[in-house]
Amino acid sequence: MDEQQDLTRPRGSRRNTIRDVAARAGVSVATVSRVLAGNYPVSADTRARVVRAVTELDYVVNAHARSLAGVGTEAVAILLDDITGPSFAHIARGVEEEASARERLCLVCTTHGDPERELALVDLLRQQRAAAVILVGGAHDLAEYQVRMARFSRSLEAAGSRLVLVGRPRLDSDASATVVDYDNEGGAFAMTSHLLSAGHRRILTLPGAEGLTTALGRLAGYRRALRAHGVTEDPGLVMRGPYSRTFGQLAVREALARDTSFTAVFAGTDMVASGALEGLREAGIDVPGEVSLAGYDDIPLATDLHPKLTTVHVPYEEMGRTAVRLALARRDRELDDHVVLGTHVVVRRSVRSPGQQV
Amino acid sequence: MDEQQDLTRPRGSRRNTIRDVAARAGVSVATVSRVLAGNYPVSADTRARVVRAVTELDYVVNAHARSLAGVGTEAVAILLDDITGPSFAHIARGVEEEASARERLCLVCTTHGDPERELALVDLLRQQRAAAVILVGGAHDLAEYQVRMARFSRSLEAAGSRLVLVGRPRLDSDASATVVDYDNEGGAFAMTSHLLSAGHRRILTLPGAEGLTTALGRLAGYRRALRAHGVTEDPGLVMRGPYSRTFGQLAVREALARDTSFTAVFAGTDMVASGALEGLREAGIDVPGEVSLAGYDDIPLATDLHPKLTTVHVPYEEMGRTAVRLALARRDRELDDHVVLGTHVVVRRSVRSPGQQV
DNA sequence: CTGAAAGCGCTAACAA
DNA sequence: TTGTTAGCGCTTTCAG
Repeated sequence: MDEQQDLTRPRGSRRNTIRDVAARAGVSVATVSRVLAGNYPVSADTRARVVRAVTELDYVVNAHARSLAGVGTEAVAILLDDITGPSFAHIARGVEEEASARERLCLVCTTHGDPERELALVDLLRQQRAAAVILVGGAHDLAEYQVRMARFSRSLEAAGSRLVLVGRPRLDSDASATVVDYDNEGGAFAMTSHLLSAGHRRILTLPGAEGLTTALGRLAGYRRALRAHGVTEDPGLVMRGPYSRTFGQLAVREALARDTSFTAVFAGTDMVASGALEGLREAGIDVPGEVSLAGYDDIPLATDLHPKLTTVHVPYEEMGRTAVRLALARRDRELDDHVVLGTHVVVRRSVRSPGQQV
Repeated sequence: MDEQQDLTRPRGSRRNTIRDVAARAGVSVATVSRVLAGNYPVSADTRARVVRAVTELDYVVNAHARSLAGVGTEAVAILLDDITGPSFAHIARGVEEEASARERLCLVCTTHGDPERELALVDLLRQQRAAAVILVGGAHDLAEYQVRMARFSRSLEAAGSRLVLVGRPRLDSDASATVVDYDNEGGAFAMTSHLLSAGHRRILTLPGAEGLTTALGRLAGYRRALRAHGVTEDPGLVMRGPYSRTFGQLAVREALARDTSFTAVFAGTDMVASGALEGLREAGIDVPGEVSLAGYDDIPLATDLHPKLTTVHVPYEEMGRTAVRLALARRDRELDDHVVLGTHVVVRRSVRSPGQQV
């Protein structure tokens, strides 16, 4: 018993190594390595002795040593603004699941939108030799983004890591990166069409902040749908602002104050929609009785709201999964390096025809 | 220019090592190591040459080699059921932030409540020599939990990692673990008291699933408050079930069907409260006009609901931060190994006195 | 101030 | 079937 204790932690808190196991089992380190790897013939007796020694010493291989020796399975890393954001969280979940399905650990890092931090993290991950570095979320300054990503791509490549862009624009330079995107504009087009088909003509839209690529796409989809249905756009009906609940509420409040006679609002995200709902409610406007409301993202919140929110489903989790799959597959054969996943309207209770509206 | 290209990735896609840098700068690897570490006198000229070589080769140290050599800063790992859960996400955020404030990477792993997976992950993290392994979430079978955690504690210790329990019971064996908890029972007591003070006497409570430690605490707080206010408990008013929106809805529906004349419902989590709200709404019951509603957790959803939810605030993010801080601090001096953070009632709009209720 | 060399723990030839 | 040994990339004495 006491002996057992001592074995677990030999003199001076030294960690047990493969050498300790070898000594205890009376074999060479190579043999231990072999039974551990299980990819080489070892006599049953020897194997048994080694296994026992391993158990007795509570031995675990040192992953770092393993990596150095060239047989490590490197981790997959994901960089996002904030784990707490529901859509980010779902991407992270997809990444984590696919990673662990492939026996890989998953490093999660947050940048809080700080470019300095992003740079520092990419460097750290380079040091780790991460198998893939997954960058998530819309980009702001396209030009700067392009050169920045190209640089990342190259330096990661040089360190043996693969750069993956999720929900971000592809690289136009020769720098290579795996990109997983969703049909952002298509989703906005579909939702706007849905609204138009229901009979709405004056649709207040809150596509997101100026310059954000995500917002660009959502606005483009809105406009394209309007054109397709032959309704002319009223610039007063598009209000730009951050993807926040607060903005949604404020925007609606302001629009209402201006007495813009919209019959529906298409929020850039479900979060924004939640704020818009609040704004409508505080003005005593019934949804969908008097005004219809649509969101984008299809996060769990959408079904927690009342009425349940009609929104655009974005396959966030699947995107995360795909990101890992592509990044890892690429090691062997050359694969598709740019996939765009589909989006679709999820009809719930927040949209009604103006005719049915009170 | 072309030369630059070749340098970045020498023949055969070999990664640049410190040796390459040394060769290019015309110095020894020891010198390169020194300028990189910056903790040793090096002539300005030499330093400059090395720095240039590093830049030209786009060199990054290999973290694994560093760890092997004994100077690595190991990552911090967190194990949770699902990143997507709001409270988990907030703990993770706290962990990530504190970890990165200390220059450490953060491994996030999900177990989906599967003990097998948990075991496998702890083993993996042991291999990584993670500085800390943070386990999150309530426990089910106390007895089994204790032996399991004791085992984890010992094997992690032997590998140089520290076990941290967040929101989980402390270890009663001699096995040591850092535990960060919150005043679960106190929060339930405070909320129930809040309800009682408002005049409610028949409070339907949905504390959580049978056997879950978290639920145990919440129920205990409820009962203690009842006793403190001299109201006798009606067993029919406590309904056990999972922390899910669905359960909240179903429970309320069932309670209503039984015509239990409660004037308030105290949900075990905000998610459950959201379901309860839906259940109340579908029965045409106004909240808080006719029935008051309270939650637990104070996740963002609480303010998205209408009416905004009165709930118990749990300092999840702070718990994550504290977990990392304690686990890492422990390396030097011996520190508090068990801290309990406070909880408090956040008053919003979902609770009203029965008198004011219609 | 700088270099040579001995590990850190493990794997994979190469021998036996 | 098993053992010996040369690295993997880096840090760090120990000498110069």
